[in-house]
Amino acid sequence: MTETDSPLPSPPDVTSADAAATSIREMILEGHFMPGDRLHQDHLAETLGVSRTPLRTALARLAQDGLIDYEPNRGYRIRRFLVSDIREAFTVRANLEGLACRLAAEAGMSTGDLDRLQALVAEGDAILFKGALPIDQLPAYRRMNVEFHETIIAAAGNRWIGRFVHQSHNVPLVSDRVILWDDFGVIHRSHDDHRRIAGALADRDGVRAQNLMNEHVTYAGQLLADRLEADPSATLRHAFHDKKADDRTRPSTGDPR
Amino acid sequence: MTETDSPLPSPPDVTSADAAATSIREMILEGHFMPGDRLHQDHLAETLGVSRTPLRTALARLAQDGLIDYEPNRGYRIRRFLVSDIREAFTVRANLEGLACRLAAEAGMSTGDLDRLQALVAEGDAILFKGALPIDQLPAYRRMNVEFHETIIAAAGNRWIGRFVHQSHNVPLVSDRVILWDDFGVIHRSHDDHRRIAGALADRDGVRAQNLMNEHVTYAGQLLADRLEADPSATLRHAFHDKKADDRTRPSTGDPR
DNA sequence: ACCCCTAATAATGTATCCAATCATGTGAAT
DNA sequence: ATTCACATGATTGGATACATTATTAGGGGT
Repeated sequence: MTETDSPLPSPPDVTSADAAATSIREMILEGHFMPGDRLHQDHLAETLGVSRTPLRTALARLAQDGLIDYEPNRGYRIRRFLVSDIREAFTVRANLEGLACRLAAEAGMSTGDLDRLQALVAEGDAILFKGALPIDQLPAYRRMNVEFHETIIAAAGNRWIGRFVHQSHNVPLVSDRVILWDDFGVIHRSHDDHRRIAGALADRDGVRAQNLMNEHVTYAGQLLADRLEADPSATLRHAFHDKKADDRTRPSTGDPR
Repeated sequence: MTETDSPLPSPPDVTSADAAATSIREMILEGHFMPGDRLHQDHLAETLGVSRTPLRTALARLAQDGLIDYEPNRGYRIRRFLVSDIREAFTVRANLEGLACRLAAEAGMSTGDLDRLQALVAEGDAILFKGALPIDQLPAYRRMNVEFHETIIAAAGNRWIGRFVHQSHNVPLVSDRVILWDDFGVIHRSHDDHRRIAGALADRDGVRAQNLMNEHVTYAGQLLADRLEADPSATLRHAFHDKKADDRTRPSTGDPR
């Protein structure tokens, strides 16, 4: 079986349209725009220092990603996300990642991948050892979390799952890079899910791994959505969200993985 | 609850880039290109009667859809689909459509939608009444099938499911418009699935509807993939696939080039 | 004969220009 | 006063021209 060296690779921005796309994407996730805002092509092109042609392809890509809306002859607008969008995205993500677990378990993961999962669990253990998640350890924890999920998805051997999960990440806050860090109980339980999932995968117990992952993602989504509805600003304060990971490049659009 | 008048609407080709995209998409699904073929921009633009600018946006869209591959400075190529791609797409489709059933059942479908499903089942009954699927009834049967699935997906109230299922349809032959019509036993059973699914949805039995739909789609995919592996040409002959209307002539096996 | 380097060629990426469409604002008629 | 019509300005869509990158053909050297 083939080893998954880098779970979800993303190519560098070789063309200027790519660069524009990533720039705009980061701008949006950074909250630089308000929902409903129009994206002036002339203005944006001048800001990014490119012509309108590559800009337009970049906008088209973002629209396909679902990050912005497009209407012919009316241009592009920042999409307005509702809490229901977040719930729905998490529902699908939970199902797909659960499916990934079952497929990976049934296929039998390589010892390399299994070791990797165990190492990631150990990483989490080390971080959470003191019964808390120190704020300065958040990046490390987040990276561990991302890699855990991506490893399983890659091991599932079904390109569509990775593709769709990736797309669902384009909804703000719906990402395994987002971590609500103010409730240690939740985090501890979440990490325990990881441990059990890794164990189920090692045992090739597909159904158990699937159920665990489904609940794992579903609960995270429910928690986030409930909090958003209760108090959006407080939730955003406690959600650790970096638009540009320290080491990881941003998954670009249009790449066959 | 709101009525779903047109389950999954697809906007008309208002811009010429849209027209180019649909044209090329149909060309590809029609088998007009061979896997790995390069898509010359100048040539295609002239063929379609448009400039390279809208053509390029169309190609970018198709690449995002996964129908063609793209490499910077090297252009677009027809993607090479393997039987495994078809299997994988069906796996995900089965899971997502099963999820759609569960969600629709739990939310409770409107009486309008339920009536519609019943009407569609009755349509199928009428077509299959004589214990066979007459070749001239294929278009009607196919339309019924498409509408059945789309109605449920729309009723699930989760835009991501529809979106992803739609994308998975971009794999050649992975579409509810494709029907293997030479085995009446399979068709009869498939239609019986529809009946039971409609019943489960009416009973708000989410799990049952989910399981039925999952198996319904999974089996279709397995049958198709197994046949393709056994004898591709024979399978294609028995797979009824129309890209748009019922006015197709022949998909010219010996394509010009 | 083979390989590598170089130059010509072709195809893609980008910029600019023109056309078509939509939004806005003014004015007259009811 | 309100509404409809029309004209004007702004913005997007499409076509063309230019720049840059890959591919390929050819020649010289080993």
